Parts: sequence; structure tokens; C-alpha cells
Amino acid sequence: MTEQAFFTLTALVGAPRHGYGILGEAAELSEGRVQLKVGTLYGVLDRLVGDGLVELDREEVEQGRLRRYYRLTDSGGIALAAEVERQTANARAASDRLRTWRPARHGGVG
Amino acid sequence: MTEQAFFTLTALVGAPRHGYGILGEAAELSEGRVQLKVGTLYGVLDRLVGDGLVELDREEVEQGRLRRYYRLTDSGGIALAAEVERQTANARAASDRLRTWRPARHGGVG
DNA sequence: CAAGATATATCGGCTTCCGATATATTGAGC
DNA sequence: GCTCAATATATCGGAAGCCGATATATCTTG
Repeated sequence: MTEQAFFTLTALVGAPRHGYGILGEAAELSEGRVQLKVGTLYGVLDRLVGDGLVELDREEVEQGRLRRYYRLTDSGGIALAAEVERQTANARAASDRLRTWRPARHGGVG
Repeated sequence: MTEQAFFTLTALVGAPRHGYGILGEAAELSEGRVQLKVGTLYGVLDRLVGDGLVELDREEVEQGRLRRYYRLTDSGGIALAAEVERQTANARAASDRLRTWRPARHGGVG
């Protein structure tokens, strides 16, 4: 799963959101480590819908502008939870190794 | 940073390794969640060397076969540590949200 | 000689990312 | 009315990156 898909799914946890709203939500929950660009978003959404991880919730017209809301599916929630565990395990594996690593040294004992 | 680059850097923490050895090491430390394929490895290594995150350590001839050992640079270690923090933060953000999510429900209160 | 493991390296197809672009509405400033 | 910016959806093309296939070469097993 790509980081963009990961943030899209996370943005949809709890409440359906429309495309443009996902951008802002992803930026917020990543605290500036934003990865989602408008040129990426709709391709990601199409793929997630195709994979059954996300589905269309409803369409609204707000102040003349169309809003297409998407919703996380059960599969999407499960896939996201699995990805969280995977990333946590990966980060821990690297973190454990880094504890024994000394900066500015190569093989030195310090 | 891609997951393949992440595992390559992690495999090089602590001791220099040659390309083929990185494959096995990455498979071990990911406990089967292996991402690194032989067709990916050398492209990843070239990019990491180009970015200064990894450098050539030495070349050996073991039983007639060339072994090219790579070593993590200081920049590489710092970049890996930053990536670990990033992924940990991402996983936590998603995890926090998922705690409030109920499977097999859409808007239900349970 | 053939097959499999080790070891490096390249190629092409595919997926994905993302800036640019297009379309359309609302609101602010002149 | 016109321009600029924000909101909102959508597509296109270049670029990056992944990975199966392929090539080369050695050693071991049969």
C-alpha cells in the first residue's frame, strides 16, 4: 500500500469525506508531512474503489459545487489496520538496529 | 523514501553487506514481509549511493564470485532514523483513529 | 553435461505520483 | 463586468520506481 492510499484511508476513518476535504484532512493528520496532491487524489480514490477498500457514500451540491463523498468499507478498515501493524513492525525493526548504531563512526567502539 | 530503500538501509545498520546478502537480511528483519527483489536491489543501491546515504565499503572475491560490500553513511543513518520517526507517527495517527472505528457498521452506534 | 545456488547487472512493462491543465461556481476587490 | 483566488472534480503526460525476465559467471551436486 502506498503512503498516499494510506493517508486517504486514514482520512476516511470515522466519517465520509469528499475528495477535496480528504486533502485537508490528510495534511492535518500528517501534521505537515502531507503527501496527498490533487493530481494524485482521484487516481488513488479510483484504485481504492476498484479494490473495494472505499466506496461512494453520497453526492451533494454545496453552494453550486458538486461534492462526492467517499466512505471506508469494512475491507478498507481491515486493510488499514493491517498496514498500521506492518509499518509499526517495520519501524520497530529499524529502531532496534539503530539503537546500536553510532553516528559519525564506522565500526568504531567510541 | 520507498519501503525497499528503507529495508536496504536497515539491513546495512551495524555491518557492511554485499548486495545478495542484503536480500536475505531484509527478508529476515521483515520476518517474511519481504519487499526486496533482486531486480529492484541494484537500482535501489545506485540511488542510495547517488544520494550519499550508502557508500561502497570494499570488494572481495569469495570462491571466485565477486562480492561488493556497501556501508551506511552518517547521512544514511540520520535519514533512516528520520524515516522511522515519520512512519511511527503515521502509524500512530491511523491507529488512534481506528480505535474509534467499528467493523461491519457504517454510522451505527453499536 | 545439466541443474541449482550464489552474485552482479540491465532491460522493458507496469503502476503510481504529481505538476499542469481544463471545467465550473462562489466571493472579494476594483 | 472583469480579474483573482478558493473550492471542487477530472484527465493528461513525464518521471520515478518496482520487479519479472534475462544475461553473465562461478561453484557444487548429480
